[in-house]
Amino acid sequence: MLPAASVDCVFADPPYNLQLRGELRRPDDSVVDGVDEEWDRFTDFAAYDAFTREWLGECRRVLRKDGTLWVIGTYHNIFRIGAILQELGFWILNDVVWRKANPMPNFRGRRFTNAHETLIWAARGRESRHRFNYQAMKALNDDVQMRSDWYFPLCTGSERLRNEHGLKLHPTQKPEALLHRVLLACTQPGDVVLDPFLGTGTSAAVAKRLARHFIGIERHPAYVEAALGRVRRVRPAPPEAVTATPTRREAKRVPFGALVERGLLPAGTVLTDRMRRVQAVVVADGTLRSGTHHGSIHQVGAAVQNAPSCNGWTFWHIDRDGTLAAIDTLRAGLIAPPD
Amino acid sequence: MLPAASVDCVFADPPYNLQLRGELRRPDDSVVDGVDEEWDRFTDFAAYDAFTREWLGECRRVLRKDGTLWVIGTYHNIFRIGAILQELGFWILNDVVWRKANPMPNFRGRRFTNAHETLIWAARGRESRHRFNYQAMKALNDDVQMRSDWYFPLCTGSERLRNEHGLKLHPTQKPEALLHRVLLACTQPGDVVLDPFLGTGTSAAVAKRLARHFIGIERHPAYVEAALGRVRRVRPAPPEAVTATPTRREAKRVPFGALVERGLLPAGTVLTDRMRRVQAVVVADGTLRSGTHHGSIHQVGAAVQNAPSCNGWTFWHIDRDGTLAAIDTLRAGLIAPPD
DNA sequence: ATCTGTACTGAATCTCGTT
DNA sequence: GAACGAGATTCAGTACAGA
Repeated sequence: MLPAASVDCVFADPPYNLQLRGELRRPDDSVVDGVDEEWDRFTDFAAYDAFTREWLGECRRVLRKDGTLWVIGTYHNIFRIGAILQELGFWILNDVVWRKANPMPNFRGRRFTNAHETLIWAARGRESRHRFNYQAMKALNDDVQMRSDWYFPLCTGSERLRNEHGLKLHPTQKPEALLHRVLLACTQPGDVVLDPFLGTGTSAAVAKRLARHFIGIERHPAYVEAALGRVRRVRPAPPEAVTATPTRREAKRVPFGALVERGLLPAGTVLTDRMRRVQAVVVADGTLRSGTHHGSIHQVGAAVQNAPSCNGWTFWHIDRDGTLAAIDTLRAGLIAPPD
Repeated sequence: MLPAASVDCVFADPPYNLQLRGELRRPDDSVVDGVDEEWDRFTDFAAYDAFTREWLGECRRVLRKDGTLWVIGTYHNIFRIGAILQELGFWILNDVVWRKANPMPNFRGRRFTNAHETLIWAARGRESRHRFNYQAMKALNDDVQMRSDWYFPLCTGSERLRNEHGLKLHPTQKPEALLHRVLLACTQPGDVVLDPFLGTGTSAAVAKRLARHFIGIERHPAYVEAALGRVRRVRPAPPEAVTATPTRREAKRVPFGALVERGLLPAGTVLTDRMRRVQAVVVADGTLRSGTHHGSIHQVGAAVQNAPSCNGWTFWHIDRDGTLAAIDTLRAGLIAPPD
């Protein structure tokens, strides 16, 4: 039994409770190889709910206070999972849609092509202060905020694990790209990732590559064997490659006074806002003066705007040859003081 | 009280139970005008669930045996709704994702941009034989199966209803394009559509335009008044423009159907050629009718000229204040969905 | 008329470490 | 605990004013 509060992140891909009836054939009369495993058979919703409540409750127990959990599912099971999550005290942060580049078409023409799956991302509780590598996600997305709709192909080709007969080893193997984004978003190197439905080990393989620790639970021996071999073959990326772009809050701080001390903004320099509507003078001790206002760059910025708060680093600008630059940009060249 | 089994389709946009606390400011310090209406306040999940069970149960009672129901929501409420739907005996057909072209960003950088909402489409029961206008949906999507992920802009600009002060009349008015696709997918002219949370009447306006009957329920007098006026201003499209049939169409970045959905070329619009020799009527699924000809803009263009082929985008024109413009020019304003 | 820059807005569960 | 204060944080689209 895992100790309580020992895991930073859970990724779970539980049985979907598909409730399929009979075989499905394509228009050319070939048979679709659907999910028909013993592990996806539940007698009714009550049985599925009880099963869900049990494993989700246990995940919550082993999660650290600020840890987060991901679950992936489809309309067959995701609504039950989401509702139970909320009842157990999890705090939903996002639902994320995995849009499939190449979904299976709807052969009968009776519904829309089922072209996505849903992931729920939740913190252990409402008071959790979860990790979110905002800048890393933004960087992954061409420098605009990462949205809740993701686009990935299915796991096919050489990534798909197959047995000696060339048949797929697991009916619902997830693409590594999906796990890469999940783990990069909410963990850091050295974190412990738990997957309670390991299957063929996609989460473990990606965790190892990203230098995260992992714990996998799987009861099917053939899947365990495949996952172990797969993880063994993974080479971790070098340390400098697995750390997400730090959030600004994590970056070492450069005090405004340092810019004054080092002569980048000599005392007496005049700063202005982006619209050149107000001005302030840099004082030798790293404060600003603007009219009767006097204080930190943030305080004076807030005061001149009559606003409750202000980030002085982005509000105040310096005029260089007629063009304005936020003083924030001056920090880039400075080395932060040790701790 | 509505009689049992009297409604063909329900569209419901219930309160989301957002649970907001405190005000949220943008980086420029402006305040976000969030949803803080009385109707979105519930004491807890139990209260919300009881409310949900009641209205959903009533919807099931008034639905015909083969009728279907749509509900829209976000992660705040959609999991509870989906679970209760299943418990009441509804049979989920699809979950559909509305990807927003222009969602509000996440201002604090603590989560992914909440860029979508979820719709659940369900039949009254597992044994229902629901209506799905497969060919119409395919035609609307450039002759490939319509997927479960839809891309639409928010309801803004002139479509958004405003009061005398220019303020939005309703905090969550849905775009008509969304309802156009919903109603075209699962109803036929003359069907009865029920909206138990009518708001400012988007569903009713679209239903009237598509020659469907509608019943709206709304308790807020100001919303009722706005909805009544709005519906009164709607002109129904002509009969031949609201039924759907199959077409074949060459792939284009922006499907012709998108122009119809977004209201740039409403169903019933009359197109003509450059010399005003022939006319054609726009059908709601993005096809054209001209005399006995019916098909894609290209097919009908070719047929009326007795030519082997035709580029409908440049052949067909719209009369705007006496001057003709090729429909191709209307595409410029539309941004194709990414991927 | 056409272009450009500015302002405004949208179903949002939106900070965190130190005192 | 609460209070304080530094400082982190936005994208797409529409509307409108001014050139």
